[in-house]
Parts: sequence; C-alpha cells; structure tokens
Amino acid sequence: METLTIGKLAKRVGVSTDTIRFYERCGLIETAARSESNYRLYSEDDALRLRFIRRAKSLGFTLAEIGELLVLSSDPAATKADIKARATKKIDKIRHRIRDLTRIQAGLEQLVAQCDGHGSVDDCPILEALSGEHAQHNRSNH
Amino acid sequence: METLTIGKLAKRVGVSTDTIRFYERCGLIETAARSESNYRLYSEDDALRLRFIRRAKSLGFTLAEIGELLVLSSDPAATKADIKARATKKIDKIRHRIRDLTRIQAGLEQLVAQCDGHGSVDDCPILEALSGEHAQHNRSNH
DNA sequence: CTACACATTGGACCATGGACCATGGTCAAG
DNA sequence: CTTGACCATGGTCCATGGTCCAATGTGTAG
Repeated sequence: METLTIGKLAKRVGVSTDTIRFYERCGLIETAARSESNYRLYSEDDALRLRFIRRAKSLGFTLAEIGELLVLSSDPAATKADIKARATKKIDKIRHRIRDLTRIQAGLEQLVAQCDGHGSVDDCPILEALSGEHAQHNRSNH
Repeated sequence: METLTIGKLAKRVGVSTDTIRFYERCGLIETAARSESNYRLYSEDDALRLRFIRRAKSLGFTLAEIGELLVLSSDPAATKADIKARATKKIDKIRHRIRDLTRIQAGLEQLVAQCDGHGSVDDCPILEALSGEHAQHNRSNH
C-alpha cells in the first residue's frame, strides 16, 4: 500500500496540511502512523475519509456531526435508521434557518418598499422603522 | 432629563449591562457621561439608540453594518438612497444564503429518499454517497 | 556540500457577539 | 456599621473551522 506524507495527502484531497492536523487533534481522523523520522504516514483509506469529511461539510454538517457519522459508519450495531435520522435532523435545522431568513428578508423588503430613495435621511422610513415609532416588533430570533 | 445607570438602561431596553459596555467598546454608542463616582450615566436617547440596534440586529444586520447605519442616520449629507442601498445589499446577501441552504437541503433530501432506513449501515446509501462514488473508481473493501 | 522543500510541535490568532470572572469602589436600607 | 445590590476595569472564555507562526529536524536535487 502506497504511503503518503501529509503534504501529498493534502494535495490529493484538496485540503491544507494544517487542516489534516487539525482534524487529527479533533479526533475526526485517527492519529497517523509515523515514519522513522516522525513524519505522519497516510494511506488511501485516509484520503477516502478526508473526502467523506469534505462532502459532508459541503452538505452542511458540522465537524461534530461528521464525527458522529464516522463513528456510526464503523459501528456494527449502527443502523441505516441512525444515519437517516441524522440527515433528517439536519434537514429540519436547515429548513428552520431558511424560514428565519425568509421572514427577515420579507421584513427588509417591506422597509425598502416604503423608501423612495430620494433626499436626505431626515425622514427615511427605514431609519424611522428601526428607531421604533411602533415599538412592538417583537420576539427576536437567533 | 432623567439619567439612568447602566443597569436601569439595560433593564429598560432588554439587554445586559455587559452588552452595553461591549457596544461602547465597539463604538456603537458614545462613551457615556460619568457621575462623580465614575458610574456611566445614560439618557432616554441612549435607550432609543439601543433599541435601534436591537431591531436592526433582528433584521440580520451585523454590528458593523449597524454602526454604518447609525453614522448615516446623523450625517446631514447622507441620503435615503444610502440607507436603501444598505438594506438592499443585505437582502441580496440573505437571498444568496437562502439559495445556498436550499441547494444543500435538496441534496440531503435526495440522499434521505434513497435510504429505506432498515438494517445495518453496511450498505447505507447516504454513507456511500458521502464516501465518494464520484471521485474514486476503486472501491476497495475487505 | 549546499540549498531548498517539506515535516514536526505548540501556541497564538481571525471574526462574531457577547458572557463571565475577580477585585475593588459606591450607595441605600436597616 | 453592616449588608447586599450595584458599578468599575481589564481580562479570559465560548463555539466554529481552521490559518499562521517560529524554531527545528529531515529528505532530496544539483
């Protein structure tokens, strides 16, 4: 089996060497084997694992969630239902976030629609709305 | 004019005293006047300004952006177009973020749809997709 | 042999928006 | 006078996902 130094692995996968060491510190990848001169040695399996992380990240999973997925993926007692539940939960979170953003967008659009965009800011309807003429635009989100 | 200590102001507006001091450090609110005993002293105007910040935040503006809005709002040379441009730019950013999230959501939904949710993770289509059937011709297993 | 590229470590730093802490001064009530 | 609530400062810490750094060792090409 071909062994890779951290730099080769990084290039092959498309991440930085710092990122690989960071993932190792986080426990996302196992502590690598070492050469005589204490260099980390990797295999193609490690490249696969890093690509897995990259793809999961692009689907919105956090590193912590990816860690869970990786644990499950090598747990003989884990079920497809476990994985599916994680993905479904993530979808729910994203849906929620989209709803929040959509509400915010609507609020801003309403303000923008009220502003003709001419003249000084003295009577800007956007600023007036923020200054709280009608002070009860309640329930902040985060 | 009634003067408020930081605690009273915080309660009135619904933020913490830490938050008010933090905003002062950031330059979002002016350095407060001080009492003989070095206590910060605030007026109703400060309460208005803090509420402005609270509302703008709930509309998705960052503190830096809110700072700009506040500068514009007291700049005689500023125009409604300036404010409107800020709001429109923010809408664009939000729209973009929503598009990203929607794409991610669609990707996840597609994966979830492929998984029947029964049995061990050995042949989980979600994990298989993340493991990169696209990127690698060689699916070694043993 | 001499460069130069690459590897190692631990730690500091980035943005964001505050929360929390210790230590010490101030103020009002009882 | 004492107690407890409030205020001051400057500092650290949180999550997130890394990046950058210095000092030092190693591998390789010319």
